[in-house]
Amino acid sequence: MVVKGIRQLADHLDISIGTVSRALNGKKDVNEETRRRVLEAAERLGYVANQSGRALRKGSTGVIGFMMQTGHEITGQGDTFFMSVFDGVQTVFARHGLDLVALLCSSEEDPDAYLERVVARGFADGIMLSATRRIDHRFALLDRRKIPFVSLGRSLTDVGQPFIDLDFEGMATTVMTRLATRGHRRIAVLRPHDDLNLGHVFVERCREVLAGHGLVLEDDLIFNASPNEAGGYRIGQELARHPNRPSAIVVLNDGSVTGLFHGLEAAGLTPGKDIAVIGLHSPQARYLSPRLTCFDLSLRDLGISLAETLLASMPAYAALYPDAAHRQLWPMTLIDGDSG
Amino acid sequence: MVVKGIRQLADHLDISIGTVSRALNGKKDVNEETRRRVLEAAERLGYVANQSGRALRKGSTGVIGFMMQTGHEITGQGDTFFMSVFDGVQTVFARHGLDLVALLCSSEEDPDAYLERVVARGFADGIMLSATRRIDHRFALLDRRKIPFVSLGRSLTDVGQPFIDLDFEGMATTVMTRLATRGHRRIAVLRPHDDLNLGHVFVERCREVLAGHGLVLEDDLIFNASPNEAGGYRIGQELARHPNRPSAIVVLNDGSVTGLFHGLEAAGLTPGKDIAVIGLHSPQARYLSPRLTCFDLSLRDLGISLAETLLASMPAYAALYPDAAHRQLWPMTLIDGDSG
DNA sequence: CATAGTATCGTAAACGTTTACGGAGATCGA
DNA sequence: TCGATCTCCGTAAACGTTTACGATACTATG
Repeated sequence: MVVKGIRQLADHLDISIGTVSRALNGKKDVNEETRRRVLEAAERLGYVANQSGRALRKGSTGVIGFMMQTGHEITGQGDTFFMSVFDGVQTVFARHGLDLVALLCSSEEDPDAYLERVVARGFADGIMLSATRRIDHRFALLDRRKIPFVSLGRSLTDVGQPFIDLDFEGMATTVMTRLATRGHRRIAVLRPHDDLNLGHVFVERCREVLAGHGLVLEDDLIFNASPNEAGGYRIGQELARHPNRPSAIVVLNDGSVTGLFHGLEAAGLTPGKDIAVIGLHSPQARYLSPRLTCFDLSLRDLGISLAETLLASMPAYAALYPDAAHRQLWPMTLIDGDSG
Repeated sequence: MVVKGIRQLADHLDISIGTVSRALNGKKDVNEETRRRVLEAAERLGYVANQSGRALRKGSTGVIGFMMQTGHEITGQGDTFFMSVFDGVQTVFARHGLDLVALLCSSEEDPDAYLERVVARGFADGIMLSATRRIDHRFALLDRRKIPFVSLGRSLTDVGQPFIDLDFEGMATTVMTRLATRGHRRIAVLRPHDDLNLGHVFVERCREVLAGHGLVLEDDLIFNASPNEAGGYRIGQELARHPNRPSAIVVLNDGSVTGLFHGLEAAGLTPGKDIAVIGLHSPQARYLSPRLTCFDLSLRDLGISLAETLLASMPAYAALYPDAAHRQLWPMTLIDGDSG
């Protein structure tokens, strides 16, 4: 038998619904013996408080939404990227009974409209944004609705909300210094779609660092490609027949580096020998041959920080995370490989 | 300015909340002029009906949950797998105003308990299950709760619910016949974790088909591995030093085939030459060298079918999908490559 | 014994919707 | 002109919780 509402459960126990509710929610004004009875009966009869009723009354849902877009041509990052982040996020949320769900925006729907719709409905108590664009209306939208949110990535259309972003500045400094001091003079960058913010931050810093070595980042060596296998492959081919081929390339997207390897190889070039390749860490990275020189991201820890940062901006939890970083650049450490 | 509830919106327009609600929901008992006014005001003031209130009253949420587990060691499939399926699912759901969300079960929580918790709460009107296990209590659980659901994959603990599963029987027939007639006599299979159902179905049929050719599928040539890069790599190494190495291997998981290639290569074996490799299609498949011989899955179409199948089992939508397949094996077509 | 305090519980309001019901005008047909 | 029908709208109940408030019984204290 399975019980429908708190009313049925209360009738079954011959006590009032108020007491049942208090017993289930761990409130103090309830005899320990009756609490035991209530909990036992709830367990036995499979009662779980209805989400809508509870949310309506409490004004909060206990759900945090992580927005992502379906249609892999757009997102492209390996599932391991997000899955690792989620894993970290959830270890924090579990402590507070919060549930993480992925809000899947169809590739056929406008992301801004989607977010407005789902957020205005009061679906989630907080939002996590990713794939932040250079000009991204979602920030203002969430700000207007006064929904706590954190973004995984920066944007020019910032509204002062908390964020965590990979430290592309630090990465640019490290990688460009390394390549320049190793004698590379023509260095390429492969970055995802131009609307995304991350590529711009990176390239800008690269220019500064290279300038310090008397080098420039040439415009025709900045490649954009879909952040997936196909995109990487295409650039590999393109590099092979490039009029003045670079001696190194830095790849910002983990999803396209294997494609790049294969594209290069198909064109007769050997990564790490004919052209140095440096990328971001992914599960594939250390199984490529040659082993990819890449930046470790510690994604699970990033997820933990992301969750703490969000909670710190939610009134109900802020006190528990007094020293969570508000806006943070996530450091990446270089792992030596054989590719550059 | 942003408006909070239907009450505020109604006051603002000097009409009753009943009329406002009817206007917004497209009911007939409302003057076209006032409907226009209501819609305009709602748009301008950013009003969207509260999810909890609406769900509480209507008894349905308009949300369909797709359950998946975080922690990539377990799932492993490329995000492209699910993202493609989602894309198809959403094109169907969009027609009915249904939203698809991914229910993310932490690797630290028991999947059964998680599902019970979130489903009993009435969070979603319907559920999609994936990564179905041989013995999977989620089926009985959803059945007990009378929640419409469909599974992407079969299970021994079936409860007669609709499902779509890849046609591993058909695949086994095709691939084993092909390999046997090409002279392979020692054929290996790489399948994911033993708890999952799919590997068993496949292997069983393989045995039957091979028997027809006077061959056997030897036990020490059935490999289990995590469905990811690392798992594939490990098996590649293992194959290389196997006492009686097979001349072909069929890989059931798209996430581990690149790892397998690299593992083989690192051990000095060339896929497609020293050992034939046949797998499932993935974005990487056609960029590998040699190009992978693989089975196309048409995942977006699968998603469409999956959605239609679920809707056909929901009373509110069943009439719209009179001839949706109830339990379906999804055909896969072989794409010739250079790997086997 | 009287009173204050405490432990435990029931009652009812409130959260924001949707919708069944009925009522007020307007229109129409005879 | 008068009922009948139709159009449009307001009222109020209901969905399942949580929680403020008050009531009751019991304990402690003098």
